[in-house]
Amino acid sequence: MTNKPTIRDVAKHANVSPATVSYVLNGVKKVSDKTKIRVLEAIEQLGYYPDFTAVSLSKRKSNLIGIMLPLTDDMPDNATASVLKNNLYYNEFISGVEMVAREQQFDTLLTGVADQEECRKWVKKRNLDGLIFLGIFPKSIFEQMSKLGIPIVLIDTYEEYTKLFNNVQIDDELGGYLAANHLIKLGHKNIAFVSTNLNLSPVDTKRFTGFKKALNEAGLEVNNHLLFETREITFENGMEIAEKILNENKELTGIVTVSDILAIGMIKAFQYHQKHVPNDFSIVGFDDLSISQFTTPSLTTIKQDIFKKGEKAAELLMNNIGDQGVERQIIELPVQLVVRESTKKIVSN
Amino acid sequence: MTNKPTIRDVAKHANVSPATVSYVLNGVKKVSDKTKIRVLEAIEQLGYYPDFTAVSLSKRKSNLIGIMLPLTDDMPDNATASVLKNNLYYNEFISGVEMVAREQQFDTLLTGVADQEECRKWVKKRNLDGLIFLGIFPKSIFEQMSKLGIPIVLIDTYEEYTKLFNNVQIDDELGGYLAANHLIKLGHKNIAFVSTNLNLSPVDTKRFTGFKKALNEAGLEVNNHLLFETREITFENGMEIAEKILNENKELTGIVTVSDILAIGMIKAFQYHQKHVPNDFSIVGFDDLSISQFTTPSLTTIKQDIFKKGEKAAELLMNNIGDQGVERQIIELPVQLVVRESTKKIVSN
DNA sequence: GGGTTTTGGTTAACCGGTTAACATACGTTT
DNA sequence: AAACGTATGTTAACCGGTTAACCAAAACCC
Repeated sequence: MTNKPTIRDVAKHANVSPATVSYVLNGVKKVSDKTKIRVLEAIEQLGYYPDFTAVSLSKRKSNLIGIMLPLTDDMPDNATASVLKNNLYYNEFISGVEMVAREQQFDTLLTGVADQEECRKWVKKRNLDGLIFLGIFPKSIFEQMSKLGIPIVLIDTYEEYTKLFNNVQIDDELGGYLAANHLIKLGHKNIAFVSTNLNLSPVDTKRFTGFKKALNEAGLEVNNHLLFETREITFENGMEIAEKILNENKELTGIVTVSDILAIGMIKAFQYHQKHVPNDFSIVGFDDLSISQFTTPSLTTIKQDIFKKGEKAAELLMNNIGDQGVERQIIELPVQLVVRESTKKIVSN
Repeated sequence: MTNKPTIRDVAKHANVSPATVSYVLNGVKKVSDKTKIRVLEAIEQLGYYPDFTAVSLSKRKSNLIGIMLPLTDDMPDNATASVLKNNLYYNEFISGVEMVAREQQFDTLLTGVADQEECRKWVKKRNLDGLIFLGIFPKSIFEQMSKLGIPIVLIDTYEEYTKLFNNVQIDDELGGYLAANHLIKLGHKNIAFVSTNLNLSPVDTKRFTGFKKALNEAGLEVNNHLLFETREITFENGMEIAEKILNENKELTGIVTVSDILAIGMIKAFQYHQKHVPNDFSIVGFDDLSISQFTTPSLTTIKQDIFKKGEKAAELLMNNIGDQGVERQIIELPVQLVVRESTKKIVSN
């Protein structure tokens, strides 16, 4: 009796067949109240609970969902971990997913995938019930994925293949607009835009569109020399860009970034070179990570609720796992300008 | 052929029995080279790869490891997520685990567990192959866990039940010592110690021991009024403690904390009340999180390699999962004082 | 050349659930 | 009273692997 009891043990104990126990467990209405009670008692007495592995095998349902993180092709295979490590954004998102998933007896698996083949295999190997794609992926991967036959939720994705999947996103264009507009209102005229590669990131492109729109409305030129792209979102890369700005002696006072991480890195580099934020440069971040109100200066930023994004993504996924025919949905979460200390009114000198 | 091929498909294709394929897959030396090649070709041609669910069921091995996070009893069940969200420490650790696990085809599951029953069930349900306990748990849980029959690695644990399990830890006492000693060398005499509840956290107690040792060696009194405990490690709690220090008008110039998170929160609160770090207070953090060199002032802290801690934990676990008879091991990782901007020499006024 | 290993392979039960198909008893309908 | 649903179970195959037990042929031994 030291071993975990099986469904057959329960059946024997309640004097019914294993099938009946299974029916009780799954709420199939084929069992009389009298026997149902007997079975429930047996379950109680033996301390029985089902083995997910066995359930997975026979039901083809693992109660496992996967979160896919992008690996750019030049990253080593194990880059997942380092991406995770550095990017607080992922962290908050995943927490949100976990939260909702756990409530429904689901567990969450993480992976970074280099190519679609690997991804497909992972899904099949583990019998994953649903998938969340977090970040930017090569388009080709989605074609493959659509054949997998499991619900998929995309986060922050704008390509046309979006039409096939659920989507949780924010109004990135508005975000870019709000950030730029804030600086414009403060009197800034030479405003930089700091992002990842615009060719690769539709999200950043949207934000840039909003950025341009604000500038245009204010009658300002979008200066290509004030456009900075970096490969990855890390503190260090933020520093590099700041140094580049100083080295090249760019004429600018305002900076819009696509991430708090970049903004924090930039501020640090500026400080290092005796430049003051916000006196010399006003910087707007993006995301409003939990750290962002505790830096000095605290960050003016475009707030999005990343945690909720994760929750919504999980909810969408769970609904789709439940019943198939559900309509594909797009959820757009609000963004909001949060003014703190990293931006200030420009003083005409 | 749209469906994933099974081992029987491969068998048919190679004109052998499923058993033979299985033997090839598992490197059992019962197959001639000639047939082995045939089987391998069939696998290749069909694009076969095993179903982990089925393997789990028959082998009782899931290639899944679990990371247990502590839930204090007054937290709601879904507090895992919020713990994860707020504590960058966990984040880095988990990244390290993931890294090593993935290399060996393992996936990682996270959970917070309130009581041992829940934990035991989770392990059994998912057929977990190994477990990592990250943080402080009630002692009783370990007695239960030792009966589970799977390898276990404890992180930062000092109780005597440690004798039963593997352990990855740092020299916490040295850490506390180095932090206090650093402040003493800078001329500080009134030094506070900020931690979680010392009754509950052996780790913090060790650090406090080192702290006291440094003070004693320098002929300084350990003042109980300068001892601050908080329930949770969050930025906000750091702020609260700082405010308490200011409100109660404590006479102190140096502060040793058990976490960068607390230190960052404290610095922010001090700044808010027009106090300057390090001019008014010198603060030493603990951990050296990735953010800690980018705050202002950047943090003087006791560096530990959390990521490596995760890696080591996973390695230990993997070794134990491989062959059973391995000796229990304790790994102690180094700590190191990193001097940055949050501490400075005291000026006699 | 007959007996014994060794080599290389197959068969079939098993892991712990699920579920389609079948069986029986009982109440209803006509 | 025959025919037919309906409610309540059971049987047994199945999910996709693993592995103990068995077996035939070849190799080895005197």
